[in-house]
Amino acid sequence: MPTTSSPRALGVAVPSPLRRLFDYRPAGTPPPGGWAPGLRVRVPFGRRQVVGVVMECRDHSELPLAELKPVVACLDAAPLPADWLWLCRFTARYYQHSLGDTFHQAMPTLLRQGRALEGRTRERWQLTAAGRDTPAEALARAPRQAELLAMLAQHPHGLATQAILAQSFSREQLRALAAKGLVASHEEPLTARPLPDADHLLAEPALPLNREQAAALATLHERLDAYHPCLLEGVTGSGKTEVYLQLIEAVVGRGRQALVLVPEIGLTPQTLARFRHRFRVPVVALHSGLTDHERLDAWEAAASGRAPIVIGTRSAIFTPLARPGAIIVDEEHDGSYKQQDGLRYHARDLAVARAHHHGIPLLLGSATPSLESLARGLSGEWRHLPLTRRATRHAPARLELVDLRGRPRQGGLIPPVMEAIEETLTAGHQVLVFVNRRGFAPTLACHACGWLAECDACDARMTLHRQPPLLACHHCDRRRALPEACPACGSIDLRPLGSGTERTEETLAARFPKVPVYRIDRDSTRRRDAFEQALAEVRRGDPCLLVGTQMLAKGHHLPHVTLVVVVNADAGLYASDFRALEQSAQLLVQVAGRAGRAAHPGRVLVQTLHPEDPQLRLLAERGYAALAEQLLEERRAAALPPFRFLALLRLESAREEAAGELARRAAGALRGWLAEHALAADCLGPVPAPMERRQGRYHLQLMLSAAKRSALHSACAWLTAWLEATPEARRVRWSLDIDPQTLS
DNA sequence: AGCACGCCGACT
DNA sequence: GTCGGCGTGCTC
Repeated sequence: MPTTSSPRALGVAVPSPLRRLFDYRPAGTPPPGGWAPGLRVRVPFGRRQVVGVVMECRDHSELPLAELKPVVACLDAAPLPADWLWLCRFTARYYQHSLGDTFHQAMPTLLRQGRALEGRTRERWQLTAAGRDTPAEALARAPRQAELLAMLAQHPHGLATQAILAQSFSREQLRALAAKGLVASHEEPLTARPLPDADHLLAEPALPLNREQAAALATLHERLDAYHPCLLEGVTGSGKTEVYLQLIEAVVGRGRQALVLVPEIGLTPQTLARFRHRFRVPVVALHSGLTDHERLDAWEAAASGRAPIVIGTRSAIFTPLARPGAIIVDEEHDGSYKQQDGLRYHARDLAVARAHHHGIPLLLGSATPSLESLARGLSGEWRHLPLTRRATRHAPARLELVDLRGRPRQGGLIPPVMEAIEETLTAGHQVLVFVNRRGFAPTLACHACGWLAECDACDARMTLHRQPPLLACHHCDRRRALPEACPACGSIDLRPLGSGTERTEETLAARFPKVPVYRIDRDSTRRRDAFEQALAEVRRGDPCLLVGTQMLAKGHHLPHVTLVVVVNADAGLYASDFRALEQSAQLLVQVAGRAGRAAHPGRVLVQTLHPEDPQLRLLAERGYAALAEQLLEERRAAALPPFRFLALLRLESAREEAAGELARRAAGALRGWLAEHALAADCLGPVPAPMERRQGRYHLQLMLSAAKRSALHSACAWLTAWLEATPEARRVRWSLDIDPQTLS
């Protein structure tokens, strides 16, 4: 592709699902370095203007040059960061997504709105002369303002607004001091301040490592300048984070940057505090609470190299880095790394690609590694670094299987389990009860005729809620008032079927009236800080009961919990999805990891209707690693990932026949093409999706599989091209999911 | 995806 | 008589 300094046509990636570039005529003031790939441009597109990215500078176009629309404006003085451009192109190609759309999603909001990246400034606050002469005691009626004044007095060069807000002062307090003439601010350019040298990086000393941690770190140190993928498999409490911290120390000490990915639920103030307290350098966190401005600042700080440490959830993988030094993915098995709509990328897999591209270490940590990562660890493709010892004295709690069959249940709990709860509370400890369903009960049933409350729009039961009382579908937004009588037979004998978090909470509150019961699920924690507040109460250590869903299972340190109860282990274990068992086992182990982290060993009671199930017993008796090894063998025999690669074409339409007809034609066309090109890839289906009707629409899918990624990629590329060229496909909504996490 | 154009039903 | 329902077509 010829790149001239004054090209006659620009190939631009525009934010649209169309998988091609659009050509424009260069116009307006060209940037200082001339037209080049990677520059953002504002261009007319249809009847509106959009922000696109120049990809090609050419002298020719498929269209007559005179018909090209001119660029409205170039928005950048220099191309966007090269590593970011590379990652977006890789992502678009790998996931068969439109490049323009990929750029759009990977960019901070302000950049996609066309905001300039250059010439940004930061507000710095200092005491005025009056402020220096004012003793903090003079502000006796405004204690926080007094503290803020005292803090600023400690920093003669001033503090940036962000640093002040990070100390949990508010803009109002700043404004109040400014109004009194005690402080003033000025704008300063964003330039890097020199980082402390390697000997003065740490604000607090590193913790001593045990033998396994030290061995893991030594392995990482062997190759800090090359692609070096390592799987750190460590049980809860074995000190994975300390290994991360010391790897970061080495990376930052060499003047490089570290990017840390954490699961959605893991980016808590405690996690951040652990990183911030350790280092004397800025730790930039990318979380959902940032304003658009803060997000752009963080992006720019990472891209310029001012931020040595960047921590964020899934989308943080798209943070540009000036001097990449290592990528760390914590809890690498976590499902939240996979985006489940639109551009369905997996941040962990992109981290692998990115570390490879940069030639830097990649550290994936988990107590329960995904089978994908485990297979690479066991085969020697990746270094496998086990941490088997808990930093605390006792061994991890064992899972005890409890037979549910033929026993009366109260709120889902059987008498012996209830007694164990009582004993634990009496001993002054805390109990965690894990229920995998929100609401009061999974559904409402008529005992006279067997009617079940079903959703009109989905092939699903409606969940019974009590606070407020209604029937809600968890797959769409439909809600219904509770019927007084059975809509089918008129009987008034309607009863809740099964137990959800609300019912278990109610039962436990009635049974243990003197002990507080905290319910933690999406319904109870909708208020921003309700979750953190409940956790703070729990950390004080008084006896209490915690009832919750997955939200509770992951990451939170609950040192006073010594009994964990899993109300029903079966729901996940017997789902049809081929990953169901892997994911349930990971969840059970995570839940069990909550028990007994303090001075007391923990117990984990797992209620099940299948206590003899060989795989459940394997997990309980020999642990995750043993089960995972067996599951890997099953996957190999069944030709499933990680031994084969999958892609899923999902089709949905309000009219069943439209989606079905298109799916059959697509399958036929694809099979023909595969045969013609002797390509070793299979096409299965079309089959109805596990829940065929959802939100009133019909869902079908085609499954593609291949032993080689290249074959799968070719098949997917051909299929998307076919769909884009087929007029009937425009009336059906379709999307391609590469490496699907679930088949639903 | 947006955003238009275009042709049929229930409202002022 | 119009406001607006969403089917169909296009975006350099």
